Amino acid sequence: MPELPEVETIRRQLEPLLIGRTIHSFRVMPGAERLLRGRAATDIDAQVRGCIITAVGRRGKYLSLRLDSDQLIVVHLRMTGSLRYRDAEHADEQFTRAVVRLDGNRELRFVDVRKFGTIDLVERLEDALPTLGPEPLSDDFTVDALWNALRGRLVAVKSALLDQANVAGIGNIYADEALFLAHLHPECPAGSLRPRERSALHAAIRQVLEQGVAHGGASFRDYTDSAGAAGAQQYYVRVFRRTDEPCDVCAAAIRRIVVGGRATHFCPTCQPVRQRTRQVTSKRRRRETGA
DNA sequence: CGTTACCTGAAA
DNA sequence: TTTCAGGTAACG
Repeated sequence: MPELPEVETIRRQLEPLLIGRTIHSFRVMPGAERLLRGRAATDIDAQVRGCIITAVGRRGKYLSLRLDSDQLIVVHLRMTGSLRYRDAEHADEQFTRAVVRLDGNRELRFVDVRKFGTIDLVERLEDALPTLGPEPLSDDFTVDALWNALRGRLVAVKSALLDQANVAGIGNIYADEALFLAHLHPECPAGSLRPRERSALHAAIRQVLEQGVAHGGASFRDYTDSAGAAGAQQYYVRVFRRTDEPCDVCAAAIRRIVVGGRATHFCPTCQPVRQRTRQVTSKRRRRETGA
C-alpha cells in the first residue's frame, strides 16, 4: 500500500510520539512469525527491551526506529501494512501481527492483512536495506542522478521508476502520476528520454511526491496513518485508477494497460507514444538551432 | 528481461 | 466464483 508519501506521513506522525519512549517488550502474534524473516521474536524482544527510541527515520519506503543501543528497528509495510500508535487498552485492531509495548501504557502495533510486511533489527541501516537509488526529495536527486539510473536501459520508463535501485520510494500510484505530469508514455524506453524529457520527469517526480506528502498520502483501499486516518491524495490523482474517466486536461478517456505486470494508467492524448527520433535528426536540429 | 509467488479480503 | 490489490524477491 504505502509509497514514499504514505511512509513519510507516518514517520512525521510517529516522530514526536515515539522519541524518548522506552520499549518494554516486543512480541509477534501466532502465525505471523515470517515477518521477522527467520529471526526469533524472543531474540528481538531480549535485545530491544529497555531501549529508548531516539529517532524515527525513513529511507525510500522503509521506516526506521533508532534505539539508544545504536540498533535500528527497520519496518517495511509492503502492500497492506500499517502502524498504529495506541493506548494498550484500545481495542485490538484486526490483523495485528506484532506489538511494541512502550512506557506510559502505549503500544505501537504493526497491522497487516496480507503478511507481506517485514520488521528487522540491525546494527547499521544498510544491513536491512537492498540497493536503493537516491531519495527523490533530497538534494542528491538531480536530473543527472535520474538520468544515471535510466540511461542505457531498454525497459519501459514506468518499470524503471518502480525499480527501487533507480529511485527510492516511488510506487504504482506516483509512477503513473509522475509520467502523466511529464507527458511521457509509460512504455517509453527509459534510456531513450531526451534532455527536456529527463528534466520534465525529474520535476514531475518531485511534484507528485511532495503533493502526496502535503495531502497525507493516498488512501485508495487500505492505507491509513498511525492514528487510523485516511489521506486525501486520492482526490487529486490525474490518472491512477481513473480508467475510462475523462482526462482533466484534454477530456480523453484515461486508459489502463499492464506494464511489467502492474496496472498502469495514462492519458493517450497527453502521453502519446513518442515519435522515434533518429540520432542524425537531433544532431541536425542542434546544428540548425546553434545549440 | 518478464513472470510468479508470497497472503488475504474486497470487489467485480 | 474469479479477479484484483499501493511491493518485492525469486524464478526461468
